[in-house]
Amino acid sequence: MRKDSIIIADDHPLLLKGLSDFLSEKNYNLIGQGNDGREAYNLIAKLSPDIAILDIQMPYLSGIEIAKKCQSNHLKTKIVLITFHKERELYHQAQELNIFGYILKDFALEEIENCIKTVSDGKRFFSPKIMELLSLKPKQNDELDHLTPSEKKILKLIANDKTNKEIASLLFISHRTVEKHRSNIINKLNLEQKTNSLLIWAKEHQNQLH
Amino acid sequence: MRKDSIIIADDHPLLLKGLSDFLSEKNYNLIGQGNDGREAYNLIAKLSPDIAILDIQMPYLSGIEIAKKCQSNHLKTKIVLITFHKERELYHQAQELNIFGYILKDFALEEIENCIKTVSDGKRFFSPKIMELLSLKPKQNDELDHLTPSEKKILKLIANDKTNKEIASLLFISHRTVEKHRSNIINKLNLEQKTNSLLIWAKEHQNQLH
DNA sequence: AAATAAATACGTAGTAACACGTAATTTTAG
DNA sequence: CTAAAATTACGTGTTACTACGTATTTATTT
Repeated sequence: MRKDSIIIADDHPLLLKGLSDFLSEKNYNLIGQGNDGREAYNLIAKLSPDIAILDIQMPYLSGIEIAKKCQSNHLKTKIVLITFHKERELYHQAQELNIFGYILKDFALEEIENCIKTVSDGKRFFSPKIMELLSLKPKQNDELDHLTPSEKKILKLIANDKTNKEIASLLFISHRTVEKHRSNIINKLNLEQKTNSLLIWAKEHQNQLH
Repeated sequence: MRKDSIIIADDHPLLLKGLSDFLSEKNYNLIGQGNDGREAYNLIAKLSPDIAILDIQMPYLSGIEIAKKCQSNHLKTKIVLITFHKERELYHQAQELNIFGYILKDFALEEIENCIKTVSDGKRFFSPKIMELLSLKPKQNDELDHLTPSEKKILKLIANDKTNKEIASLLFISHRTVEKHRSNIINKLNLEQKTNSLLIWAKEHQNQLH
């Protein structure tokens, strides 16, 4: 049984060692490892492995940026990302990029084997655990989905400390229009009528405003 | 040379494996490992190792909670925490608890050896990297120290989404007084004159308002 | 006891945000 | 092509926050 060639990269030495040792012990065909995004991409370009297991956050290049670069350069390496938080965005990006799965920090080692096996077969791997978490959260984002593109854009700018007038000149519209948008957003989000409730909401949900 | 006995615990299998393999290879006296806080504490109680290297965030018991429990039960095991973010709080807690050092996720493996060696000698280990980060930030907190107790209290309430009038009735003072305090705070913090700059500042520095 | 700092409070005035309504224009979708 | 949705814009009025000055009453400190 010929095993797929694999490279790995992570900027956390301990994690890299854990993964490296694990793959070696299990006799995977580990052909390279890197400590940051740049090294990882170079390894992929040079060795064109079947699978690259990459940390999502690395210096110079993130795992996602590497995935994008691979795609635009028509590299067929299948990307598996390691992440410490369950990020729903990944699931969506996975469809567009060559991201075939992701490994959560608290995965059992067997699950990692499952992941590699599935990806090796050319299928995408998203564990039940992740799917569960992905289907739990959308309740909050429902509200966000009701917003129109303009409203979302304005919400983002509010979260970035912009005043109405600043937003207005950034978007080349009247500041009165921005006010109207704010008003509509407040209605759609069902915010309590209180001063600055929108700013507060925007600040607290900034991370969900991708 | 007799090496100190060590136990380790982490709920991230990969990291646990990395650390475990590393210590074994380097011939440290690794006598046990656990997958969560409860297991970790039981190991400490049963084996009373010289050193326990613990993840800071684990199910059931956090690394810090374990340190506290050890202290109240007069267990002399020296605690080293593994953390993914540089947390300044740790440095202060280390003084009170039996926390002898901490390992950052992006530590090189040599630095981990340094840490264990230092702790083994009964000294506390805080790497230059950490001290640097700890000494860089207080500049911001300097400003906070200029604030009077009342001003800090009000700042906290602002960060908790309270309006002037709400703050006023909470503190049994006039809302005009609150306004004056706000004004003074803005001056002391040198905030740019922009709508809601104080609220924005309070939101962004909420964590520093202990 | 005197000086200093902090907390309290108000006057006046300007700006930003919010509420609610109306309405024209443009885009999108069926 | 037509209906619906989204974007644009304004009128009018209210409330909250901000700026700056003044001033009295409490602590705190020397």
